[in-house]
Amino acid sequence: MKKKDSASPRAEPKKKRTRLAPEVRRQQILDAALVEFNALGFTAASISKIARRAGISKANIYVHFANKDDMFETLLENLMRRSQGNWSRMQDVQTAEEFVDRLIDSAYDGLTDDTIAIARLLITEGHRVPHLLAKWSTANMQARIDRQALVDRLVAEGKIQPSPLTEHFSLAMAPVVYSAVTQMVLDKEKAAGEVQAVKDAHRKLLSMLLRPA
Amino acid sequence: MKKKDSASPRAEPKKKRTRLAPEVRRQQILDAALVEFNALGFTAASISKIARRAGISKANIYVHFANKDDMFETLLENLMRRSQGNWSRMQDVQTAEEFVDRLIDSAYDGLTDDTIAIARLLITEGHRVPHLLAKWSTANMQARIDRQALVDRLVAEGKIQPSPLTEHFSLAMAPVVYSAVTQMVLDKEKAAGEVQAVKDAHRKLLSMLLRPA
Amino acid sequence: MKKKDSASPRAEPKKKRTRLAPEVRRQQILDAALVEFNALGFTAASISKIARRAGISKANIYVHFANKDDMFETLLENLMRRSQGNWSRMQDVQTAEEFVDRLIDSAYDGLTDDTIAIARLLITEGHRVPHLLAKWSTANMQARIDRQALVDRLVAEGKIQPSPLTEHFSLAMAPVVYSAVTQMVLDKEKAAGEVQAVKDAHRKLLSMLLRPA
Amino acid sequence: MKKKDSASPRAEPKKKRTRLAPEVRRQQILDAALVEFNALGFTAASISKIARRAGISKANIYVHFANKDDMFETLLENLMRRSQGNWSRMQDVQTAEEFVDRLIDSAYDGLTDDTIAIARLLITEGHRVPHLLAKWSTANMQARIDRQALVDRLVAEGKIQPSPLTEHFSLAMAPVVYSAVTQMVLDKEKAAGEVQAVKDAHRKLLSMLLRPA
DNA sequence: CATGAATGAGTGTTCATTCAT
DNA sequence: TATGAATGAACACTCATTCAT
Repeated sequence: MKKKDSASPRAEPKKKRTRLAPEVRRQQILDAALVEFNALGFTAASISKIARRAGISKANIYVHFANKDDMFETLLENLMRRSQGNWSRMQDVQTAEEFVDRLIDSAYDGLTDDTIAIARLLITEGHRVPHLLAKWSTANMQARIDRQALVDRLVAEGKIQPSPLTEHFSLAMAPVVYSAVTQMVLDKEKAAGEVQAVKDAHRKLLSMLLRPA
Repeated sequence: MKKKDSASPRAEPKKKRTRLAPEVRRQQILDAALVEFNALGFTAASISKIARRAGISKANIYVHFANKDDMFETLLENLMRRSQGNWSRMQDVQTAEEFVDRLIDSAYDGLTDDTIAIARLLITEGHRVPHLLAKWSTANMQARIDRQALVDRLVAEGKIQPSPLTEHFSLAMAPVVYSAVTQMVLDKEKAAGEVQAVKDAHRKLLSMLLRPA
Repeated sequence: MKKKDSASPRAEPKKKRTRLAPEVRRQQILDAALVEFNALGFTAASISKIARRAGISKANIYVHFANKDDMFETLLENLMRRSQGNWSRMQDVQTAEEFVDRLIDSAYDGLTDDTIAIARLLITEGHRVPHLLAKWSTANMQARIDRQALVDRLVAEGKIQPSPLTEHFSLAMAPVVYSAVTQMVLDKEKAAGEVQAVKDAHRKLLSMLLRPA
Repeated sequence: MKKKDSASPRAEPKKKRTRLAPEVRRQQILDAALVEFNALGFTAASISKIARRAGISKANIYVHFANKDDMFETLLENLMRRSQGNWSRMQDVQTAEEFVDRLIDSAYDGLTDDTIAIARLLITEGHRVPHLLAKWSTANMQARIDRQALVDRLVAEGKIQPSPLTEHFSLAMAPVVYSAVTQMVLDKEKAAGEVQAVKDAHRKLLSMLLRPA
């Protein structure tokens, strides 16, 4: 016979109600939401727990978001905005070595918990927000195109060696996806080891393949 | 939000109750369950809908499975059993060309809907069945070890060319994972195209890298 | 994730189906039913468990009884028939002492587990079978009248002493009811002690009150 | 088997939702619960019906109680608190006559519907809340000890006559239990008559037995 | 802006009962 | 007679959401 908080009325010291600027509250809620959605998925995550984690009342959530879907969508949108890769800084690389180093570093640095969280949510709950999925898909496609263009230019300039890899360069990024999935499935410790190993081998391989003869 | 047409009394032909052998019914239920679990995840999938999809009553589900968890576990276990990769047939390859062809073909052929389904479920709901996740993890680990052993032998025999790739061969399989994720996230048509492209490039790249000098 | 028997099909060695005379099966079922009803009450008792206890299938119960209510009613009726007090044997008592001894002995001997079971079921579930309750009530009333007639006769014959007790003799039986309730509420051990004490005091009191001056 | 007239759309005035102080609602619910539990027992009583009787939604019950068990326990606890006998006022009796009158009056006045309800629930469902049963048992035991002490004192003071009854005084209270059971089993009218008769005879008997010679 | 009380719709699960064999 | 498969109706309970304050 366990009692819910609501049943035993004197559970906690009854935080005073504090009034915050909307944007602040919104972000607090979204932070809490990310944790819950990520741990349990959209359906299993509950508004109650998100509210409790954010330190506010359930009803207050509906002051800031229209409903659960809205909250989820906003969350995903924000996350996507925040973690957009930054290819502009790679435009001025001079050597294959430099290219590989920057590529590897920025790609694996991009595998933050947040990014993994988005990816996971998109795999898990993507069907729920098809327009976001589409948007993400488009963004990825564009990134791929930009990357390919850069690679093509570097090949043309003779700075990197042409190969099947340079022809369909997304192949060269597959190990990053592999690492992401590893982080989704394995526990943190095991994942970290495997990712490090893949990263090192990945760098070596690219160095070898891209260095001009 | 569709409504069932309970208002029009002759909506469905009121199927007479049909009695089937337990194994048959069980499989019907599991088939329906796969669809639902895969589309919505464990929590959001509902027994009601699974039952309706299987064409039986909700209660009948509980004649064949102890509960939702039992059903899910059984499903995953069956799927895992069914889609175990078959590496034994690769032991007798004679040339790099042959090795690459068999590898690529068997790997990409392995990306059936069922396999994608398992992978997706394990990413999404793995935490729910840690022992199955562990089992899967172990199986994958073993497959990797077997693969690596085979590669090492072929390198030793001079049949394939050593490189960073042959040292950490799971890197060579990353594009398969990439393809799997693509199939999870993109709609079938787009996915098929991308996967085909990756597969071709993948084959070319491996051929180039593994062919002995 | 516990499994029900039905889910793990090879739980028990699969007793052969044996065909028994209807009356035998009926009694087996009723015996099982008494245990279950008594332990859990009508609603909480389940046909499944009764069937399992009787060593037959659920469906077979419906061969012998129309439904749960029928079973319950039959059970209660049988029990009531079996445990009807026997006042005829007291008609020929000659002394107050003898009367008291026979009365006390037969009354407390009547507090068998079965009788307690009936009483409990009638208190608990009497509303479910008002006609049985009425019947029981009537039977008790008659017993009371018989008893009172006997007492009046013995008083008239000068064999026992008149008093407020002999005027409304059911008062003299109240301690038996008290003992019955004790057995319903306390655990067996404690109950036994208390009942014994009450019984002894009861006997002493009646001896004192009924012995002619 | 009555049907709700869901067909005629204006069956009930569709009460607007009313918001009450928690203690008030809790009590409303407990009142409704008492009726249902008492009429049907714990298991057969349904949350739906309790809610309907209390005029609120099923879900609202769970705002005020953790679950059915919690509700039942709270109910029983409250009832027990409310109906604790009051023996202190009997300490200063001066004569046997006064003692008997106060005893009989307070004992039979104590047989309120509430008390009968508790007693019934404890007999029926006591096993479900062993700690409450124990508490009740202890309280009763203590009351018995207090009573016996009082009686012993009055005997020592020569105010009441010693007898087998004064030695084990709970025997003297047996008719009260008998009356309680009568009220549990018979319908209100019949019960009232029988209880009154028992009460009168009980008073007469005690007067006779306890009056000093 | 903030909340606690309230609720409709839904969940997984159980059960007495029926049907086909 | 006997049973295992099947089901409709109910149950306790949860949840996203709304309303009154």
